[in-house]
Amino acid sequence: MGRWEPNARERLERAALDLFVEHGYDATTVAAIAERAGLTKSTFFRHFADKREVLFGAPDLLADLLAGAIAAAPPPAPPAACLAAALDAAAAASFTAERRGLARQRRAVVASSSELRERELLKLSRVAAAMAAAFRARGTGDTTARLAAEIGVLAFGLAFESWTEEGNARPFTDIAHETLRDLQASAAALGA
Amino acid sequence: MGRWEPNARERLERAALDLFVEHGYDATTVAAIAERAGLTKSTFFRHFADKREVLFGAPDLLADLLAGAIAAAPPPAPPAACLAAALDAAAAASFTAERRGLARQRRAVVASSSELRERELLKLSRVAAAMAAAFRARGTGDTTARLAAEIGVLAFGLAFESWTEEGNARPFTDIAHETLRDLQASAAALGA
Amino acid sequence: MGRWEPNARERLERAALDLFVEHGYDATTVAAIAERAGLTKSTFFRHFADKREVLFGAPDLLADLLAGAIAAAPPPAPPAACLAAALDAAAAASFTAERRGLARQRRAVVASSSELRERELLKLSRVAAAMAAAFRARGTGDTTARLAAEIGVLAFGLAFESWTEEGNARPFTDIAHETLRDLQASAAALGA
Amino acid sequence: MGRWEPNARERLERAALDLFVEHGYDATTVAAIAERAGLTKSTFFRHFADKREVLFGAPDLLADLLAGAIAAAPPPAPPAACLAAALDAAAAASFTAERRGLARQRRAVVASSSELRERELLKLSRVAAAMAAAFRARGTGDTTARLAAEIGVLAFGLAFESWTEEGNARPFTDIAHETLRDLQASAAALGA
DNA sequence: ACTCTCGGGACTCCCCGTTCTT
DNA sequence: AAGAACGGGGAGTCCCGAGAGT
Repeated sequence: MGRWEPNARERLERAALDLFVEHGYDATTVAAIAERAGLTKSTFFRHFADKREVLFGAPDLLADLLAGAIAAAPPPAPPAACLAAALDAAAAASFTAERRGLARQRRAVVASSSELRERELLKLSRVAAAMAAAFRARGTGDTTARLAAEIGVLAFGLAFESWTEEGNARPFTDIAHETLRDLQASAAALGA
Repeated sequence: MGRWEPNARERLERAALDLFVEHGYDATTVAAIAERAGLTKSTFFRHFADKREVLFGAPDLLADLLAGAIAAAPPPAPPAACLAAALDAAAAASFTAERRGLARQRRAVVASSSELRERELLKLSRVAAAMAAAFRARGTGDTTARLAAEIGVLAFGLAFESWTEEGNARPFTDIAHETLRDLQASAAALGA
Repeated sequence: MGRWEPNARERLERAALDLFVEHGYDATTVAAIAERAGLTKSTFFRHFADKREVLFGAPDLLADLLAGAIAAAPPPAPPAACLAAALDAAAAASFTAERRGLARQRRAVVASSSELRERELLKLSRVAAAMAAAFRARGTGDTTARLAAEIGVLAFGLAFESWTEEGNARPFTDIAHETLRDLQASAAALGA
Repeated sequence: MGRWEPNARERLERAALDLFVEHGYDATTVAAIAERAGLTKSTFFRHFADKREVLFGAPDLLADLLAGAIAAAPPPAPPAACLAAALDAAAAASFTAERRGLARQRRAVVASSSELRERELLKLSRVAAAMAAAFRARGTGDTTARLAAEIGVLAFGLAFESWTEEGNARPFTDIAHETLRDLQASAAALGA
């Protein structure tokens, strides 16, 4: 293809994460990210709609993955079983042991800035919407679909939190299943 | 006090909402809002941390209200009952019939811009955190506390949605209670 | 000719005018024009030096037309007669009844943006320069040549204005001749 | 008033003209102008709407000056006499001998770029509009008013051209009056 | 002829400061 | 508490150009 190094997008993602970890999110300018990647500001914005987006490539894939697993679950499976299957699918694709280090870095950066927290919540709300739609497509009632999606996102969030905890070595699947069981038990007992 | 009109904050909020409705959020500059309110840009930023914040005075109050009601519920009340009390408190304070018009406008504006959706989600996540903390203070287990808080926010969101639906005249309390009952039933049946 | 639709240039011109009328000149991006024409931004810039140029194909032809008519006028004709002949030539070639609608749209767009006004004035100044050169080639003195050219452009501008006026149905030639006569009379009486 | 050097605007104008002369208009970036003036790009754009505008402070004043002189001419004065008075006013205010050097530089820069020519023509068209309005306010008929304004601008342009010609030492007033007389003579003889 | 990707500058706007004043 | 006037600086959008490929 041409006179440029390939993989501009990945280079930008790496450069950004590195700089955010080194100097903090706010203190890092887009120009600096681009420069470290050997590119220019314009190119950055051709690949990412805004500065935050460089950290959020994954959630879009995640939504497809989770929704796909829900759709693929055998018809009689109750919502909880669908969620378990969805979390397994996510674990297999994205939360492998090698990625734990990067995920930890990313999590720390996101936690450091409320601007980034906002974007994360938006992405998660889209994940929830995708899951709810997948549930509705199975014939689940609207309220149950939205609740199940919300619980799925919560389970995912809690599991991700402890998976990226310093010192934790358990695989994502284990943590996620346990979290989901706990949530289901709590859900059943809300009225008591 | 002196030579200025009082209520700068409220005037700015009104001016902003009006302009957002008229020309859209993106097309409205802070300078234009300040001008319509008879103030300057500097003054705008003395009252609101950023352009979006002018639409989000309410959620901060809401968090206190909901958390307070959960704390005030009689000790043996189960989470679901606490949530019902919290939603009643919110209804009485903020979701009266006169405010429905404004709420509708505000909702439409927020829905029109993902920048604003983000901020809304951040506010709601703080509401959820405050509610979870209130539950934990009552001795509720951590997982249950977070789940209950999440369900409370979901109930609130769904109820707000239908309360601001064009043509709906039911009071907020009624809608909220019904929504909450539905969610509780769904929650109990997730595994089946 | 290959795998592309022909007439890229005309398609771009139409798409541009349509979009400018619909959303305004500023709010229309080159990418949007190209997309509507089924082409890409690069292609747009191969056909037009800049975004404004897409509206200004005509004036270049106009300059040749007017200058040609001046050159072709019989030797003893005074400047005013040359101008009349020039305006007739223009009328026959470009200001026919079917084009009035497009001309009206185009005029409205140009009037809406000072960026476009600028470009129009530049084009007209080139028309004036071409006319002045044609006059000088006939032996007209420099000052008279420039003045006559300027008056020709003014006559053209005033006539175009009223030709594109809503509701006006007179043919361009009539309007132009009358305008020219008025200007000549005014010119003769400036000192009185 | 604060911690900054005063006269930001003038410093920017000088820096811009210097750099345009040294390196050319296109090769000079706004950042470079600002830097030479000891300011930033943002500040440049607070003072001038765009990069070109830094060269065009004068024409706005010129319009007021010329229109004012036309308005102030004694009622029975014919258009030609008004124009003469207007050119005298302009000469006294803006075209003094000390300014000839700067004017020459500015003219060379403007002539070097068609982007700048465009802006100049726009400014002149506003000058013409202001003069035409002043004529109409005296009761001059519309066609005569517009023609007289156009001739005024033409006289001004031709006079400015020769005033800034290398080696010319005649004062602006002399040149302008002579130019105006020539134009008037040509105008009277257009039909012959 | 048309596409893709990147470079790079112009320009807008947000947000944050300062100083002095009322 | 508010205003006026000035400035800094980064994010983000768009225009436009260049090189290489189809």
